[in-house]
Amino acid sequence: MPERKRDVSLHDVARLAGVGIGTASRVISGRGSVSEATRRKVEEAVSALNYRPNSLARAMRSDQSHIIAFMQPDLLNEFYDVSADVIHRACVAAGYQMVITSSLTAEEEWESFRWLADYRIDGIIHVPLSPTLPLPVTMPIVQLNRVSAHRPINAVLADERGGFDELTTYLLQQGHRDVLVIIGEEHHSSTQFRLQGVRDAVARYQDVRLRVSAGEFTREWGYQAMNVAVEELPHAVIASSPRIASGVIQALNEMELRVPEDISVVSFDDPDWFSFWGPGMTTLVPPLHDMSARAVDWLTRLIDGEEIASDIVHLPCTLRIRGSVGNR
Amino acid sequence: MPERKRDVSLHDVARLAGVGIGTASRVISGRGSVSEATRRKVEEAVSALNYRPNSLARAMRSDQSHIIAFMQPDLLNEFYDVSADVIHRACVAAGYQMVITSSLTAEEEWESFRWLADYRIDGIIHVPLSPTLPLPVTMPIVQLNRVSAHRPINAVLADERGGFDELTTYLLQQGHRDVLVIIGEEHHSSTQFRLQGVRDAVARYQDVRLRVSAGEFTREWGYQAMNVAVEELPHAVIASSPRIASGVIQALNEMELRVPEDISVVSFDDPDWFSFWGPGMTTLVPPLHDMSARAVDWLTRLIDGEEIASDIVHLPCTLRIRGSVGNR
DNA sequence: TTGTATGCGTTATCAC
DNA sequence: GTGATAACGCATACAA
Repeated sequence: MPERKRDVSLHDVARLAGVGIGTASRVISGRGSVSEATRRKVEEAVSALNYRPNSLARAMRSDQSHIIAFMQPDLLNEFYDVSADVIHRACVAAGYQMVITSSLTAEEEWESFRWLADYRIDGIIHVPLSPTLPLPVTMPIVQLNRVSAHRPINAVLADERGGFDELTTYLLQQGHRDVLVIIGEEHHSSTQFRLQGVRDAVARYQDVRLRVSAGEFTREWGYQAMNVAVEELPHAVIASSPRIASGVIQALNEMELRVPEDISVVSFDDPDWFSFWGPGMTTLVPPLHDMSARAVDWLTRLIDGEEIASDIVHLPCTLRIRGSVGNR
Repeated sequence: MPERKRDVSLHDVARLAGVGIGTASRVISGRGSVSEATRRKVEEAVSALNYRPNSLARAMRSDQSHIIAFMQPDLLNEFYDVSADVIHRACVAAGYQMVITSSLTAEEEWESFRWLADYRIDGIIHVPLSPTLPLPVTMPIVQLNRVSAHRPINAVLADERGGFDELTTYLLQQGHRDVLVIIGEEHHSSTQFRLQGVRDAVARYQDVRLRVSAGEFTREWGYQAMNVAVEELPHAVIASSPRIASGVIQALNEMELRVPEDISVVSFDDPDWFSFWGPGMTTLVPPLHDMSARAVDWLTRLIDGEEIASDIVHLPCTLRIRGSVGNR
């Protein structure tokens, strides 16, 4: 075992400055009062020794890590990139460091909670993977984009139900009466909301044929679902995620079906390529910026000890109309 | 100030189990030997009290955090998503937790190093933002995808020079003699490599016109550069990143120029949409998986104290041919 | 094998 | 204002 190289500690600083360790601590942490003369002496010692406080010791003593974790299920999903970016900026602005963690499975998700707690992380912004996972009560948590079954809970969501209602209504207004909606895992809270929104809209019209294909939020599933639906070509298809949309497009390409002449397509979220793919993708855009900013604000208040009632907040989506929907 | 709620500590476990604190520690950390009987007693106490070791105290004592940080410059850039994912999986497999951090500016990058060091993170996989930033010597670092000027250094890079040579050669073989290459920030090490590769290829042919537009790795820049180049339409354009490519495509769309009939386009990296955009994007694909896996392997060895000579490793890219290049 | 005591680097409490 | 001193929770050397 390699001998531990002792750090430069407060002890060393105090000794070089010729003061007590308590005084040195007061200068560095900024709490308590010290005379201007000693303050300068200590500060000189600090820079002479290149001293840096040990955050582990600090966090242990003060029970504050000044770290917020963004816990997300899938690093490969660009959907969360903008959330991560916004959260990061907001955290920095609020004086926190931000780290991202990921969990591929429910077990890993649980494991993540454990180790974040073990490191006394100040709080977590959490995109739940498993809807039924019990949540640790020892630290502040705000859920983002999806909400688990656990109650009480704090969560910031997009109003997907309202949004999908609007999106579907738009389709119906353009005269489409045979619509296929392709969704992902049914146990996700958001899947339920989206489907409900579609149904809300359909219920207001007569003679609408609605087909629902539930599977995964993957390109493969979009491709597959589109392929089986093609026998009776729907007027319009609602791809409930960009990945699903890409599968749909791939299928349509192969069958040489044209958008929007032969079939209309709409989606959810707004990756770059939606704007320059073919006719442009008409899509429902969740307010990722607002959601993320709000989550951080909420979480930092919680950390500061504010008494806030648990709540689930829904923020409105925006319908972005481009060229992928035709008229009938 | 809220009174601190004391954690369940080793002390409590030892007391309940009726053993010394040292013994309890030995059971939990797994080091040293204990009799089967006491081991069970301690383990019972652990689960009875729901005890969890405090990682801060542990890390402080043992100088090991079991955490690896992936430090990247831009959370919005999907390029790093797959690296993050691979690194994450590799870290978990190697018994580490992985966190992602980001720094928007050189100052923040420096700041990140500081606080990661202050928390005694075990090691860092680092995508440098500022090429000239001095690196901390107190912890193991392996750079990924880009390399800073600091020496000695450990870095895993794509062989972008060789790759762009191959990519350009392909273009030339198809008969293109007027090529425009659009690149990003010139001070990035990778920009230099890519440009060099293009020049290597061009040097082997006669009568090639080569235009270079250096700007940013953004969609806007791709759009802009394409717009100015259009006055003398090049045979082929090399967009050195997907974002630049998307700008190029946007410009081409607006001018109603067709790929590959009117102009050929190639790029670097391989986001999903490259495969289903128009004719499909012919592109040079860096070995992100191998690079990331290699970086983790390297870093964990470093952490384990293996004496490895500093080195810069270049891994070969793959040319993925689709439909965006025509014949002349 | 087991228990005690010491130290890791802080912050907080308390006399002075 | 200042300087000892006691925690924080754990690991380890050492004595038993």
